[in-house]
Amino acid sequence: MRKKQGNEDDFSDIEICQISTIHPENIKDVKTEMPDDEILEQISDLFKVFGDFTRVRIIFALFKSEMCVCDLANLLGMSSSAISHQLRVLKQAKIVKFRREGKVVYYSLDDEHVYKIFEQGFEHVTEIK
Amino acid sequence: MRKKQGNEDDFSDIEICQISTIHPENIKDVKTEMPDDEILEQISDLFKVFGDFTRVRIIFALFKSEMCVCDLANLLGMSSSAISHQLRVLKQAKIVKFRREGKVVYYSLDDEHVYKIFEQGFEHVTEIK
DNA sequence: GGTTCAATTGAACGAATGTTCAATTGAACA
DNA sequence: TGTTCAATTGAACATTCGTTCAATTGAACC
Repeated sequence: MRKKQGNEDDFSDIEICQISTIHPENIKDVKTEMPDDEILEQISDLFKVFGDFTRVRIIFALFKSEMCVCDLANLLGMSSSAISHQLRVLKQAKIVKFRREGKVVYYSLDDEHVYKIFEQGFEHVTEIK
Repeated sequence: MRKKQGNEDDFSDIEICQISTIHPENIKDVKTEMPDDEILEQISDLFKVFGDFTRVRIIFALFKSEMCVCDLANLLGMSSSAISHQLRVLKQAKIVKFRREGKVVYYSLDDEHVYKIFEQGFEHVTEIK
């Protein structure tokens, strides 16, 4: 849950602009068309999960095949503790699922949208502008 | 640019797993199929930009129409300074473009992928699982 | 029951991040 | 040139975040 900052929902002492708004009717229109804050917060939380180099590498690895913590640690050159912490973040966001086989835990992707999101992200950064 | 942490590229003193790897051949395969770290870093940097409540609200507002800093500040109930700082982040990431008209600066979206990415993000968080 | 070892967990630490506040820039207009 | 005001900028501050380290869990095997 996002923490409220300052006094949002109480515009009284925030200096925004000297005239109250420049295009009041447009603001009103846009406001009614925007998704609820709850949805917008869930979306930013989702992208926050994708906004880390280690987690992005884990996700790209899991696009190729399911992997255990130990193999991911070796692949990325990091401690299994660090990997495990990040897998917990991905698990909580419902991005990955896991299955246990003896002492080894295998992780794999658990969402159809992830691939499409990263496909567009990949195109954005590789496209020549 | 991402800052190197600890000694990556020097696995010698990192305890990863007791046996060097569990599935060495699979790791090798995945490694050769992964995009370069540079690309993966650019992708995580892109999603980092999307991983903030304020910036997500700005982007959704700009899906509806171009807006000036003052109107965005009013719409979101924040100071124009805070909005301006976030617009700079979006500008640097080539997500928004702007045009000046007298004293007023209008911002609008500047990337075809953004809509598709947010469309998938929206579906992910609104879908009943 | 004891050992092994992959995986998890919690505390601690340093780095990165978003907003506030105050000062400044820049365009329009008298 | 001086004023107005939307927008920008930089420093400061609190919060968030990712890794490390040490300790613990849990399944397999003797």
